[in-house]
Amino acid sequence: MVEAQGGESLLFLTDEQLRKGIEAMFFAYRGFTADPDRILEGKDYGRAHHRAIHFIHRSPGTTVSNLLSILGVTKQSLNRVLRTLIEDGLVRSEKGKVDARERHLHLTDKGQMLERELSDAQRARMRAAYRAAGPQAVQGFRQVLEAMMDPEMRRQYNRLKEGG
Amino acid sequence: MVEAQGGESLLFLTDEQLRKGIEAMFFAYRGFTADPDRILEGKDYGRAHHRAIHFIHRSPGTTVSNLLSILGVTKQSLNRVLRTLIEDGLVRSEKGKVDARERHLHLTDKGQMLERELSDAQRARMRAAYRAAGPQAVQGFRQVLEAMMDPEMRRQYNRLKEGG
DNA sequence: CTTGGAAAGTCAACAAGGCTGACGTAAATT
DNA sequence: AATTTACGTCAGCCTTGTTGACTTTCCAAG
Repeated sequence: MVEAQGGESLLFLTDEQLRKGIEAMFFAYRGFTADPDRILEGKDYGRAHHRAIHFIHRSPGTTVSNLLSILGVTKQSLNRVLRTLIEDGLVRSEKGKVDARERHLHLTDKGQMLERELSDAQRARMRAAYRAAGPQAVQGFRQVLEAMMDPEMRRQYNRLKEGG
Repeated sequence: MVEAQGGESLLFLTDEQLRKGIEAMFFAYRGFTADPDRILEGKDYGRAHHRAIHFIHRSPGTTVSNLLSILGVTKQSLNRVLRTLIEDGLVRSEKGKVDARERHLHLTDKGQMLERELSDAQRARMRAAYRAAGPQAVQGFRQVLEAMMDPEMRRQYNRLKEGG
């Protein structure tokens, strides 16, 4: 637990405090991905598939290039993942009506089911953490994370927030 | 920014709130690793080397198996990384005096220099985020992250905290 | 003193998921 | 008509994870 500190305004930026934050991020991210990883192992999918599924769910009808900019990978990398998801019938890709070069991505019912399974697990952990820490802590958590993002990523994050 | 919400105690566990937290983790982790990744690219090292260097610096004289349990990878995976660091003269490995099967790991001066460069960059980002969010937020940040860890990882994390 | 097992290291093979570069096609834009 | 954009794909490479098999070293218990 994080103890209340005397003289916080002077002490909270010590190297030791910063290092603890760095290590907290490292260990917490492991927990953050642990449940989906467990679900996906044996299903022939990995973290990359999870990310694609998450953001397609989040922004149904999104285009490939939009997804590319959110995920920050190359189109070859994304394509490999997307292809298997489409072949397996989890994702539907349809030509744009206004611009036929674009492909609009949706989860199929089967895709929705997997998304549900994954996000249920991930939300359960997040819910437990939120509950343990309390509303005040949650607000601080989000503030620090937002401040830690690259500006471009913060833009993406906020665009998703509004849409959601 | 996270706005103050009315009725927080009821609303902070909505699926939408949880999803925002999930996405915040995703985007923030990218920022978290961005600076070290940039420094390491072209140096022939990667994130795995960074992690090894970080925890050897943090716990000088730690053994290989201790490092394995912290990093959560196989010994073959760690060994590949460790070998190059030792060959390149960043890490020193010495037989244990009490138990000669163990190898105790230390950073060399050269290793310290790289560690400094990496952690300076990472701390700078963390410092900026902390500064932007304020001491109250930092406490919440750490509370939520700790609650998100697997119990085993939380144990590791707290062992490091005490030692540091 | 011998033996069992732990700690460490190594070899080989493989997979996921990043990357670059090159190329092709269809559609939109200029 | 020419160029640009969005997407897909082939080929090859790298890092970092995995399993399995095996050896060496060494402590400790029988």
